[in-house]
Amino acid sequence: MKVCIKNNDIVLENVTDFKPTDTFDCGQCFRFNPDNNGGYIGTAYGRTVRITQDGDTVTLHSTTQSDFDSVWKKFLDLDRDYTAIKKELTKGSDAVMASAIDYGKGIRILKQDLWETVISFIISASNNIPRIKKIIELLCTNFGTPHEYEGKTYYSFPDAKTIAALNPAELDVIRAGFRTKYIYACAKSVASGEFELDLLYNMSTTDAKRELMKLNGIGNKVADCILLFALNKFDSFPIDVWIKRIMEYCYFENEPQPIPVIAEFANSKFGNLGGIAQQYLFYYARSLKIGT
DNA sequence: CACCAGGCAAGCC
DNA sequence: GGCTTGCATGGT
Repeated sequence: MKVCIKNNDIVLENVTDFKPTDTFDCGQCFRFNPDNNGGYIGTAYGRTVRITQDGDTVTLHSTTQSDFDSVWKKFLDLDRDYTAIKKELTKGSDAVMASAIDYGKGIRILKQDLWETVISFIISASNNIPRIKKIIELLCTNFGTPHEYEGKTYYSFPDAKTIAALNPAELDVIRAGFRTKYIYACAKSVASGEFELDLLYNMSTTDAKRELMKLNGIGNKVADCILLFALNKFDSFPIDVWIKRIMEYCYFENEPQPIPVIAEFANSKFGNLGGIAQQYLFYYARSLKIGT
């Protein structure tokens, strides 16, 4: 991959294994959306960027070398060799995985902000993706910090102190239902320093998961999503209704299985690439509407 | 009307 | 320990 600066854009040449649609619409993030010109635009780490693609050239519009180096390069996981990962996942002639990878060949696992990911996946519990996105946008437009980008106003994801300082009833505007109390308690805990999110970066997957699950509203599945999408612990394999269905459909002759059985099967089959395998499968399962 | 959505916590036994 | 139930809201 070659990085060039052209006017206010960062242009990446010879980019492989990346398509904005696959990466931003595969269900891992909630704040990137298609613009009206075939690109995607979204906000992360308090900054907004518009991303377009032409063949193997990817352009990050109206940004800086500094933001690319400090934010977007890591966020987009551009240093990782996904060609090698795909090869590893399909060895042993797994036809299902081959189809899933072919369908979602442009997926990269983003490295998202930890605090934002914690709250986003607390919101995700027993919810659907359009409404998760709606609730998160309400959270940001109501309590985030505005900035201008290409002539429009965008909002950062509000930090823990901002949410903790609210009167609890003020959070009702986001319409998160029973999840609101978890969001508020989590913000209080993080803002006070009682729960130190930064410590998770230096923990093993198991330890980080145990810590995360001390927070109300974070159970097994939500913890796995946070481990995968913010900490990039690729040995975690989140199992939601879609993954459960496609795993049963593809590997268990469509017979219902307990989640621990699926988890152990995935661990033995995909090992420390489970999280990436999971995301290919999730995106593929939703495209097929398996079980619905 | 019922049922579901990238589940979880609390209450049972 | 494992199993069941209530939970807010919005869409079909």
